[in-house]
Amino acid sequence: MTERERRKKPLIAVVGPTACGKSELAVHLCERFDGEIVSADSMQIYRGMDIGTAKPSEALLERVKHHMVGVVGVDTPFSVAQYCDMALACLADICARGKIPFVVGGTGLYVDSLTDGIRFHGARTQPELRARLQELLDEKGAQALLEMLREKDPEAAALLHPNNMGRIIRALEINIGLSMTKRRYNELSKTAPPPYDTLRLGLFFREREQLYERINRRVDEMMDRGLLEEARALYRYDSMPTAGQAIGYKELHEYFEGRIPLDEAVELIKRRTRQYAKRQMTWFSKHPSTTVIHVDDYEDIHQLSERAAEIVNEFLSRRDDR
RNA sequence: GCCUCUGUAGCUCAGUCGGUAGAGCAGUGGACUGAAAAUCCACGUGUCGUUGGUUCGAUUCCGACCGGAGGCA
Repeated sequence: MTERERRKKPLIAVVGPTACGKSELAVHLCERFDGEIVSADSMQIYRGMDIGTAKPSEALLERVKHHMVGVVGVDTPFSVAQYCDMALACLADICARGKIPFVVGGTGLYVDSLTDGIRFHGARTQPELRARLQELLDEKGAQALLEMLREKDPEAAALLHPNNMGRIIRALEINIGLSMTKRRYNELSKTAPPPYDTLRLGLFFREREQLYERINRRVDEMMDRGLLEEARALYRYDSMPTAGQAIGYKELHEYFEGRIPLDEAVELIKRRTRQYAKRQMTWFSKHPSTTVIHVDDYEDIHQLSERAAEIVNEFLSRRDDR
């Protein structure tokens, strides 16, 4: 434990798949420990996508101060790097006011980048370059792009699957825009030590069916609360670079276009959300230092937050001791 | 009542000129460093509706029966 580490501020991260109850738990904990919430959710970032992204209710937002929720317009492209810049500023601000920051969200890449101190070293997205590569892809096919990468950065090319065009394009962006290999780029991004002393709480389910039932129920509730209207309001945007990927909206847009019936769209939303939850669990379960809490071990949110509070308490007092 | 089509993986369907079968979707597992609610990878045994017959051998051919769709009366 170096002096620098000792002086690190504490940070509590609450992660888990959609609909596992992160938001509510986090509010309970914040009230108990005088904290504020920094959302780590790639879609709750956007304004105008409230019901479909399951943003915290007005009631919850009033109880505890939330950051990084509804701060970007849906027609604006957004990325992890921008997220980290903004979120880091929020964290500093919260700590400066003597409060404890709680990073809460389901976007694993955002949470990890923030807590593990990943630095996105240059090579920001270049729309023109990306468009040019996309054009090349359409014209000459995937093989051509892969060949190109193989020449410039054989190691990266070997690591990427030929079908994963998104990653191939990104590797080329780094290579062309920054003149360095992917490996070098990755190394550079990991040079900074994690900026905070982080406790990670991972919410999981012993019975997956329970989570899936929650998801199905929640989608029905979203429809009851007016998701259709919310999606229709967004339908008029002809370009939603990143926000357009959100589950719940793209499926309803298919319905607006007359491609699928409404009930099918709703089923699709449920299914895609379940699949998404599975990917989240894969991501979150791989992080080494996660304290796992099984949601279905507890009767209700109060018991759950009691247990979580114990863990947080222990974490904080252990820091005070040293 | 008669005729035609149809019954194959959880779903939609291929297929086997007779040697026990395979796609998509779903599901499960995994990857992930400036699009991440995205993107990508791996994994396919199921009384081939039931029951007789022909055959060395039937899911495949023939018959009957049962279920489904359509047509004619």
